[in-house]
Amino acid sequence: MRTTTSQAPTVHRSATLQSVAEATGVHRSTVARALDPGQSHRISAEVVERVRAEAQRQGYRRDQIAASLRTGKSRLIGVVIPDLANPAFATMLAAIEDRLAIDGYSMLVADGGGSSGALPIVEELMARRVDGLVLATATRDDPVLTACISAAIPTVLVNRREDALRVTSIAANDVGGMCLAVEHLVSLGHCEIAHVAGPIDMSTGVLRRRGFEDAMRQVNLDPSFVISATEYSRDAGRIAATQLLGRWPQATAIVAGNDLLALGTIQEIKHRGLSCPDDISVIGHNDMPLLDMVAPPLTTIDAEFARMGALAARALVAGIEAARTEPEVILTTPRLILRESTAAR
Amino acid sequence: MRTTTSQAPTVHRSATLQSVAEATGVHRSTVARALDPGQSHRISAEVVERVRAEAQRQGYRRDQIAASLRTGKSRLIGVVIPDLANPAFATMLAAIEDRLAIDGYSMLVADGGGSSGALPIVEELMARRVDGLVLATATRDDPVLTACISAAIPTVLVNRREDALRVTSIAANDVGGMCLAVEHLVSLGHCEIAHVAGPIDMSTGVLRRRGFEDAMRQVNLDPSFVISATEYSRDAGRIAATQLLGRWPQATAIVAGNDLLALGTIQEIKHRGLSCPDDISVIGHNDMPLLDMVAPPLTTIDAEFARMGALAARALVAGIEAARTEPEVILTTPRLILRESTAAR
DNA sequence: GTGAAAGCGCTAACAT
DNA sequence: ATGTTAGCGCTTTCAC
Repeated sequence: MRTTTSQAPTVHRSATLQSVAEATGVHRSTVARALDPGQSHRISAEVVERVRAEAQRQGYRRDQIAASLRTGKSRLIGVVIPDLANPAFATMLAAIEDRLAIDGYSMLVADGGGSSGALPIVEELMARRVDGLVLATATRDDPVLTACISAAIPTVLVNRREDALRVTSIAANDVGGMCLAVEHLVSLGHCEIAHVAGPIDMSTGVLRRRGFEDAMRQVNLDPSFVISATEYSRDAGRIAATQLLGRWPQATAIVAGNDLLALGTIQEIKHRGLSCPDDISVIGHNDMPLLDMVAPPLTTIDAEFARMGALAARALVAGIEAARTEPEVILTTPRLILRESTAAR
Repeated sequence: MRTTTSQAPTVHRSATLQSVAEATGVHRSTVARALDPGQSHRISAEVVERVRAEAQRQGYRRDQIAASLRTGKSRLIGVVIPDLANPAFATMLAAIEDRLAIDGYSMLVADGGGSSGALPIVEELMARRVDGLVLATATRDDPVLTACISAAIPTVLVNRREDALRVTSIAANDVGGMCLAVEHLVSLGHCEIAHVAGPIDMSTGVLRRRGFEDAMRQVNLDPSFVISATEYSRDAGRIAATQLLGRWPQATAIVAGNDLLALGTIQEIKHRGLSCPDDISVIGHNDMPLLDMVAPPLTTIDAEFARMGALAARALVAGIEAARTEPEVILTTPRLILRESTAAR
C-alpha cells in the first residue's frame, strides 16, 4: 500500500471510455479516437495527451467484450484438441498459441476427446462467437465440420485431411511417412513387416494404414500383417501388439501408427522376453518429446507437430482476414528420426 | 433465402432473440424466457413450444458475448501456463479444462513463458473480462499478482505458494516431497547426496531447495552440495550436473528439482561413462508422463499435477460464485514413485 | 477536430 | 403470462 500522493492507477469499478471522457471534459467518442493509434492523428495533440494521461491514471483498458459485440469480431480462436494430456498435442498447442498471439488473437482451448463428441464443444465455441476454429480432432465425424461450414465460420483441420476440400487442412504426408518407415526397415533387411495401425475412425489411422500397405506393395512385400488399435494409447498399442504377435510370430519388424502405440508394442515385446531391436524392430510416428530417452530410444517419423500448429494458425488467420481464400491441403514432409529401436535383421 | 416450408436450420445471418420473436409473433423477452430453462415455467406451454420450434428452425444460439456484456459475467477463465509444451503442464491443463467444463466455464489459455513476462498476457485476459485466473507461472513476479488483486479478479495460483495469502494457492508439499526423496536415498545407504535445484526465481525452485536442505540436516548430512539450474529443462539440468559433478565428484546420489532436470542429469552421468543407478542414483520430481519408459525408469516424486489442476479449477469457481472465500493454501501430499534410477550404495 | 446518436444482442427490473 | 424499457461499453456514421 502506498500512502503517497502518487498516481497509482485506481481500478475500483473499472474505467470506461465514459469515465475517462468525463474526467477529461471531452466526448466519449473523442476518447475512443484519441486512444486508437489508427485514429489519434485526427485529434489535436493536446487532447490526445490529456486523454492518454487520464486513461493511464484510471487504468483504463478497452473492454474487448463490448468491442466484440459492436464489431462482430471477437479476436478469439477456438482450438479443439483430441487429447490435451498428450505431449505431442501440447507441442502443437504451444505453436498455435505462439502464432495466434503474434496476430493478436486469443485461444479458447477445449478437449474434444470427451464421450459426447466434439459437436457440443464446437457449438459452445460458436456461441462465444469465435472468429475461427482449429480442429485437431482426428475423428472423422463430419457433423462437426458440416456445422462449421453451414455457420460460415473459418475452420482449419490439423493432423487430418479433408479431401472434399471444403476447408483447408494441415497434415503430415502420412503416406510418405509410412514409405520412409518401410524403406528404412527394408534397407535393414526386414521382410516380415507388420503394422499396428491407429483407430479406424481416425483420418490418420486409415491414411497411415493405406500408406503402409502401398509402401509394402511397392517393395513386393506382403502388406496384410495389420492390426488396428482401438485408440492412440500405450495400452491399446500393447493389446494390438499382443494380437499381432499371436497371429504373426514371424514378424521381425513393426511399424506403429503413432509413438504411443509403438511404446505399447515395445512393452509387449519385452513382456514376452524378447528384445527390441534385437528380435523385433519397432518404429513410431510423430516424434513426441522424450523419445530419445526411452529404452530403446525410439526410431520414429517426425510429423512436425509444432510446425503444423504454426501453419494452421497462420492459414486460419489468413482465412479470417482475407475476404476469400481457397481451401487447400498443406502437407508437411515427414523425416525419419533414426534412433535405436530398429536394427539390421 | 428459403421459400419452402421445410425446417432445415437456416444459418445465414445468425439468428437472434429478435428474429425468433418476429417469426413467432411474441416479444423478445418472451423468447428469452421461453428458452431459459430456469424461467420457461413462467411462460405458457404452448408459447414455449412454438418458440423452441422456431429457435431450432433458425438455428438460434444465445450470443454469449452480448450476454456477457449485459451481465458482466463472461464465464471465461484465463489460464496462464509457464510452458505449454511441457508434458507435465499438459496434464494439468487437461484436468483444469475438464473441471471447468463441468461448471460451464471455458478456458482462455496463454503461455506465460515469453520474454516479456506474464503481465501483458494477464492484462489481455483482463481486457477480455475473464471471470477468474489460474496462474501456473511459477516465477515469483509479483507485479502480476498485484495487478490481479487490485483489479479484484478472483485468482488462484497452482504449483506455487503465496504465503502472504492474498489469493489461494494449490501446490505440492515441496518440503515434504524432498524429505521423501532424501529419506529414500538414505535408506539405500547414501550419504553424499547432492541437489540440482530449480531456478532461484521460481517458487518451486527455492521451496524444494529449502526442503532438501532441511531434510538433509534432519538426518545429519551435509546439505551444501547444491547447484541451481537456470531453468527447468534437460539442457539446464545437464549443465548444472556438469558443474555439480565437477565440484563434488564424491556424490553418490542426486535429487533433482524436477524430472527434466533429472533427465539432463542422467544424460551427463552417462556422458561421463558412469552409470545411473550403479554409480549415481538420481531422483526426479513431478512424475511427468513417459518416465516409466526412459532408461533407467526414473524414480521420482509424484506431484499430482492433474489433481492440482482439478483442485485449482474447483477453488477458483468456488471463489467466483461464492460472495466471499478466504484465501488458503492447499497442499497435495507427494508420493515416492519407486522405479530404477536409484539403487543401494 | 469534436460531438451526437444509433445500435450490436442480450438481461432484468418494472409494468400490465 | 407477457410486454416495455433501459442500458452493458463500445464503434462508427453523420453532423457541425
